[in-house]
Amino acid sequence: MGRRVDYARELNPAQLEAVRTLFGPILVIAGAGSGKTRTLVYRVARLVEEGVPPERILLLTFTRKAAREMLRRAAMVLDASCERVAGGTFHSLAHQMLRKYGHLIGYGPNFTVLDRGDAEDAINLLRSALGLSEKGRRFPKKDTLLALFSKAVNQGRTLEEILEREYPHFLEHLPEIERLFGEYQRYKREHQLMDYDDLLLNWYRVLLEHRWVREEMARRFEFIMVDEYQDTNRLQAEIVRLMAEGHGNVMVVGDDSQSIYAFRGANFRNILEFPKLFPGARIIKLEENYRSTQPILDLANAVIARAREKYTKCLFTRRKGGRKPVLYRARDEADQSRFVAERILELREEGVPLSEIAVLFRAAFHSFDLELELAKRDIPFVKYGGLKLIEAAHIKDVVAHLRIVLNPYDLLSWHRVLLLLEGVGPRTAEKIIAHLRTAPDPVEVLRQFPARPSYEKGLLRLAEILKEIRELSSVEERLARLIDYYQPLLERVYHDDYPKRERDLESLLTLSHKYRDLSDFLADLALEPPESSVAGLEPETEDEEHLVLSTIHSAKGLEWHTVFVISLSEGRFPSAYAVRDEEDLEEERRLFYVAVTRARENLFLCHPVTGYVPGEGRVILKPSRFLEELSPELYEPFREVPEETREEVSPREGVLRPGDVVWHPRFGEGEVRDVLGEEKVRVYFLGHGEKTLHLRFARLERL
DNA sequence: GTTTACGCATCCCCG
DNA sequence: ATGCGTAAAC
Repeated sequence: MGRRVDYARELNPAQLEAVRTLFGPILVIAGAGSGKTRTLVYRVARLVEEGVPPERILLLTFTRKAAREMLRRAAMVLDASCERVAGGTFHSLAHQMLRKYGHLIGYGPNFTVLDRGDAEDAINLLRSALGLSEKGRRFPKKDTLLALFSKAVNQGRTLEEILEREYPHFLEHLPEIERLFGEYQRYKREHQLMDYDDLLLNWYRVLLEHRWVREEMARRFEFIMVDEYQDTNRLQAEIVRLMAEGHGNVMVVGDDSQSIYAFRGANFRNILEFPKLFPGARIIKLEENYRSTQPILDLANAVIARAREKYTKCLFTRRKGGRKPVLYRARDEADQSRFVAERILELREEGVPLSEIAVLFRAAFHSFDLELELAKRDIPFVKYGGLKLIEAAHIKDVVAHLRIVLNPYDLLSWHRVLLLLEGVGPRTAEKIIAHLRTAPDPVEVLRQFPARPSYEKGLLRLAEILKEIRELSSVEERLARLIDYYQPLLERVYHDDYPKRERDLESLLTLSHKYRDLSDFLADLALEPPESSVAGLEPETEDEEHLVLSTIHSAKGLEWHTVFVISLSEGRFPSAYAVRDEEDLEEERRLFYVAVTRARENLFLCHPVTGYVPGEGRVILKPSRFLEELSPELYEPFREVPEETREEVSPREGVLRPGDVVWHPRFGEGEVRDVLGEEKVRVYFLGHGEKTLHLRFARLERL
């Protein structure tokens, strides 16, 4: 068995209490950087050390990557058996369970998971079928409809309630919207499709309606832990309650101040209501911060102090010193990009690895300008958030074929696949599908369909490839064969830019390599979409140093030595969509809080004072209200050194000697203390202390 | 009657 | 860069 772990030495008293309390419901309120992950990791280790079989522990996290990471750490603390702990997201667990128990509610094991785009396509199809898309009507669009349906499911409200509260202007269409909702539900059921919400809802139903399943669950998972509980919703809370009915051993961990997923139905009041749902719950607060310097925490505390509703807590640290956050007022976006790039190069001179720096922003497109600047300067980066690989049209095309192989009644995928054929439009596709839906072998129907000469060949080729793929077994082989077939279609449909898209197909093929089961591959693509590969200078190998660009949402739970938050202008952050509704605005504030608490040592806040707004052209942007609210002592403005005073000291020409006085763009005046070989010097700067600088990167001027 | 090409507006965050 | 509506082409 594992080695003894000295919990008392590794953890502070509050963390220790959370780790040592094994039975009953527990709510851990964990401030940013308070060692939340550490606490979960040690608790897993503790449970296993106490003799609980690892497979009887369930760890629900926000992403599957987070679960894997935690279990890896637990394995390092105790022993490898910790990796056998069941871990994943609510959705991945639901998927897994529904493949096993779905027959109880009329689903086979090979149902198809619809991602957002698929769900929207389905709604659009039904909307036209019901004649609700004639022009001139102000009927909601597919994305609004899906959001509406999703909120109803996740919040357990009626469509009418949702409309009244959030979309009163669509109330007149209530009967049609309800009808469409019913049609959508029926359509999915009939064709073995589930969207993200169905995964949760159906799993909940199975649990609710079948006591024996609940009992089996309670036996299978004796201890349940839920991370990021502030971002769960009512339905997820109910699922946890039912799964834990037999024993009540549930620990949830979260921070109400970091709840940023309300748009997805999450409700931070969930965490406030946990004690009601689980009577007798023990509440433990983690308030000591181990991540950031005090000046950063001061700013973070000031941001969240203005939040209206929260568990009161105040972050503190025992760390001494640290620089105040820096505020940079940029002329425009280009100036902001230049500023960020220059600071990054300086940090690299100081020896901060690129991988310890992140640039965060509200929306994925806020970094477009910066991405160009970084590419120009050869600074490698990866971008998280924004478009996913699976959302690209050409990837969806290929995936649709694979889905058909697995679930021949996935009419949505048939629709997409048929439209790719030359000479086939929506009308013909519908006709073919009408023949398919009742047939015992849909692929055979393709051959017999009375096709017009213009697309007959295409249809036959499709039938052939589907049959061929059905008979292959390796996922990679199937995909490779499919890509061969798809190539000419790709060139025809996306003739403008197909070479770019070919590379995405390559990435998909690489991804498929590790899968032995097609249905696992497809489920993972939907449940854990890989990031887009088209983003700029993606490093070839994982260990190559690179900077992180990320939306704040995707940066949840992560930390860096230096963090830049950019585009802090009204209308961007807070988003223009959020400023009218007070609840939305509160969420924006929490989002800003999440952003600033990612930083350990340095925090840079940037806002461009002019910007381009589509339709309006170049406009003056006001600084974000979140910046205006901050008292000026909490940060210091960045002072730029005038261009003309710069004169580079290159390693060849300028032989520096100890005692020389130099000028550095960020640290100002300094005195050379030591010359370390040809390229490095040690310089003492007033107010910043001693720095080792690489002359190859540093722009030093001798005074 | 259908399909396709083209020009138009629009774009937040996500399992 | 996708998603829509309209007009030209099959």
